[in-house]
Amino acid sequence: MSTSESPRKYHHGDLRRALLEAAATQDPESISLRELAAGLGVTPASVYRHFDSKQALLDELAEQGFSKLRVLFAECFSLDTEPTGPQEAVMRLVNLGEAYLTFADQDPATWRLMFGVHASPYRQRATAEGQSSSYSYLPAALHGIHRSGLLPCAPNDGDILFAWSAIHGLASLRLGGLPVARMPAMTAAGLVARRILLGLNASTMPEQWFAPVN
Amino acid sequence: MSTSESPRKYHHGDLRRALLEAAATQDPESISLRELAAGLGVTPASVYRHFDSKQALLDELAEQGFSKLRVLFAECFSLDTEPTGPQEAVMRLVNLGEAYLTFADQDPATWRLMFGVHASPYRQRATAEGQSSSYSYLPAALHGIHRSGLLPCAPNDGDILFAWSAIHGLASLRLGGLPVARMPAMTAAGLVARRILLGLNASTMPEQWFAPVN
DNA sequence: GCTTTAAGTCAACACTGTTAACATTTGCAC
DNA sequence: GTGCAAATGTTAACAGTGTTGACTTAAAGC
Repeated sequence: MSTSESPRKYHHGDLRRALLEAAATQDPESISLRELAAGLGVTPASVYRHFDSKQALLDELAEQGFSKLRVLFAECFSLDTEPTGPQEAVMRLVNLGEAYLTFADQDPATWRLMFGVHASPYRQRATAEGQSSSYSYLPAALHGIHRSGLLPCAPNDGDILFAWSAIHGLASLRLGGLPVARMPAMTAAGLVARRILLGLNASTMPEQWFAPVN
Repeated sequence: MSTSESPRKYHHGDLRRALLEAAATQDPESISLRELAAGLGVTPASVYRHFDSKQALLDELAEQGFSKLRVLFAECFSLDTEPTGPQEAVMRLVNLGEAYLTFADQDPATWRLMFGVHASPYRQRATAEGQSSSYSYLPAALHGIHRSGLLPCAPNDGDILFAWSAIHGLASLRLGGLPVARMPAMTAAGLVARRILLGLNASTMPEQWFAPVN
């Protein structure tokens, strides 16, 4: 059904991708390999022709999550271009936060795989692809805001850690089901972005820079 | 060995507590009930005389975590007393953050039970004991800072959510093993507390209020 | 066409959480 | 003390899990 209606053959054709897709639609941590295989009309052991273990499958799913997040970040702004002005510089940060929150909202299972308990990729994966790339957008946004004249000092490691903590923590609290945290992602992102910048000693910025566009 | 050296009897005596203690020393999510029971020289099925399920045991462990956290918070300051001045009001927030981070550092397994994936208590537990009590320290600290004159406005829900997000996110990132986040808890707490207050439009505050005492 | 290799099956192993039926100990009423 | 009921343990089993080794089938390369 996924690719074609070929009458079940001995070789599935693209089982690896099919496994990843099927796992992504369910809560990947609570699903069993056997269910997964059965759902695809295939034997449990066949999974091990494509993945060393269940954890390896989950790791790859998490890695796909980092890729998707990087794409979402790339849609916010380009790392190569300079912000057109202070407002756009701020908007970059807000959009980044919104993308982060939206991703967590829409795909909480993957988000947990990425940052959750058994998140081996997150812990120390050297994969420049998965991590360091998506990790470079937040510093870039903050430096852009500094260069646009709103921040008195160039953001240091502590500043960036603080900003990331605030956004990451908000996403965590939302996923935990904290009622007060469940406002629209855009509103929440603006709220937290504004306070982050104030926390970095930003000069005065109009309120409406952080409000959702109506 | 834990209580006395009585020659193994049919009734363990205090199996419930023993189970909780034994589970707390290991990583509770990855341990098995059978191992747990075997370690106590007892049968797997006996666990079900004291807990409805494995999840129920973990829930109780998480609940104990909330209790412990509340105690740590209570050691920071009393909810009934007014801060002696702006500096002590700020110190309350810093100490709260440090307690939060230290707890997560020292007992990451319990922290994950409390705020992690399967954290049913965290999601919507009405237990005033476990949650709402420990949840009331952060708002109290912020209101105290406002009343001491440092904050122009009384903190609203968004402000409190922001503050909690920043601290909670920092703890999460540390547990995830993010290298830059692994400074001493006190230092990290001061760093984030200072930026939180600036984010809430606090007036100027001396740097040394947020620095670890040497 | 033959051989090598990739990709699936089958049957089993060692686990897991959980349950029902049974056994033992404790505590309480009389 | 005796007897009964409740609490707390055991035994044996069930259904389900991830994983592995030996075998089988299909595809690919020369």
